[in-house]
Amino acid sequence: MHSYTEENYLKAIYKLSEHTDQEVSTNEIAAMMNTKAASVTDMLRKLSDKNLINYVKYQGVSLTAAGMKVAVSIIRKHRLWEVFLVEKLDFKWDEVHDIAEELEHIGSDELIDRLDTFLGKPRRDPHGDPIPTRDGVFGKNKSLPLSECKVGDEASLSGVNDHSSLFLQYLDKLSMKLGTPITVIDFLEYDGSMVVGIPGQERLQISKEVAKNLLVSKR
Amino acid sequence: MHSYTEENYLKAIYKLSEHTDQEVSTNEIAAMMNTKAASVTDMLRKLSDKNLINYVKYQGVSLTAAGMKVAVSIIRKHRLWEVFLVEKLDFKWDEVHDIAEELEHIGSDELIDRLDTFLGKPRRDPHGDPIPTRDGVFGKNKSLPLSECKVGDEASLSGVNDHSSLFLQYLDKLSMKLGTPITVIDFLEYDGSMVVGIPGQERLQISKEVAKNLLVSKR
DNA sequence: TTTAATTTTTAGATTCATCTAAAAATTAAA
DNA sequence: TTTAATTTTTAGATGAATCTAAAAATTAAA
Ligand SMILES: [Mn+2]
Ligand SMILES: [Mn+2]
Ligand SMILES: [Mn+2]
Ligand SMILES: [Mn+2]
Repeated sequence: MHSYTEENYLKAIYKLSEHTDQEVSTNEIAAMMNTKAASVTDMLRKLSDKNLINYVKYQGVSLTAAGMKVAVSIIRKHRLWEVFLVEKLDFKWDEVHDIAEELEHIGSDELIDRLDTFLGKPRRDPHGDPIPTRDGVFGKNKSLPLSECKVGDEASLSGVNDHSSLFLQYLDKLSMKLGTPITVIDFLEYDGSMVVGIPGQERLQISKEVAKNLLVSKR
Repeated sequence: MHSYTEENYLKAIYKLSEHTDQEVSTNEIAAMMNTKAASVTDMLRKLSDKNLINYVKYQGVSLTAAGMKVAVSIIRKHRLWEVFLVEKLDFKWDEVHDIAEELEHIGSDELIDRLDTFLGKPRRDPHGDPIPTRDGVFGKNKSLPLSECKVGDEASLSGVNDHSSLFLQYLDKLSMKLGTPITVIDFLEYDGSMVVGIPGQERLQISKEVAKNLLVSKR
């Protein structure tokens, strides 16, 4: 089996390569894992020996099929546990990530299958991220950052790019949650900020920074 | 915090001293943890330095108040997770121990409090073992081994001493589960075996070995 | 296209949990 | 109460996972 640590490295490499076709660099991994480049290099050799990553010295890494399978299974577990924590134990969406970081390493496949069934085979986690099936298939996600919407667009909140407590609590304060309808009322060329309307609220001023972290699906 | 390994040692020491007032020996711990006496000695020094155990070289160990608190909290978590697995995920009582061995090390207190509430604050786990409260208080357990019952006694199954899959599946085969009424019909002086009656079943022959592992409450 | 800055890897230590083999202490037997 | 058996501890190693500091390779700048 793979150690807790190996699993975390594979997950980090997955996340770093999720939206690019580029190889992942040692420093990127070190930054994401809060560790030193030298430690990363050590682990890369180990993961390479186990055929979980494609690694050429100085050229960065990518996941092999086997490594991808492990990473996706960790993400599946993480997100299913997050659903459990929110839906069954009434945690708030900003409280579950750290606990899921631990739970995602619990081993039994049978456990995850039963948890999946118990939760009604959810397809999204509390942050709108897709939950892969047992075979590693992700549902298609046709969402885009709010920052890419035009004036007049009607959309609804479908996910977030920033999973930090700080950001999620800020959204709570604005009464924005998954599914909230959003209308783009104005766009300020100067600083890239937006004015948006959401039901039962004054119109909101949203900074470019925030708009990039809000994922929406157009209606 | 305490490592996974430290927690397992504390739990082992707890279980070994649960029913005696004696100090626990190095060899006993080594046997329970499937490790070597030398490794145990190393860990005992470490736990002693952290004031989790009272340790005098060659004289055995006992838990300090702090060590007791940790051990009981691990046991609380283990048993609550077992209830979750059986009650919510429909695992059988012989399938949950190993998974709970992993889950018991998940850190968050908030998680356990909420799990406890979600499960309806159960006072017994699927094997009839008491679940301590958050403050470490165990419910009184007035059960005794079936082997100590006399002919004519009426009791009901309230727990087991052997938690192995093999034993629990054997009980399934006999249709014996927690709460099953048991009447002692006969006792064979020769080998200590018993003949008992349970509802809707032929009378059963129970070896002394088995009778010692069945805990009952008299009615 | 040299030189400089950055990134990545190696070298060498450290901490944790484990092991085997040997020494020391305790307990049981003669 | 000596001697023998058993238990426990120490000594010394090993394999993860981590670190710092220094060397090597790559990339960017002059
Ligand atoms: Mn998360
Ligand atoms: Mn999530
Ligand atoms: Mn158990
Ligand atoms: Mn149990």
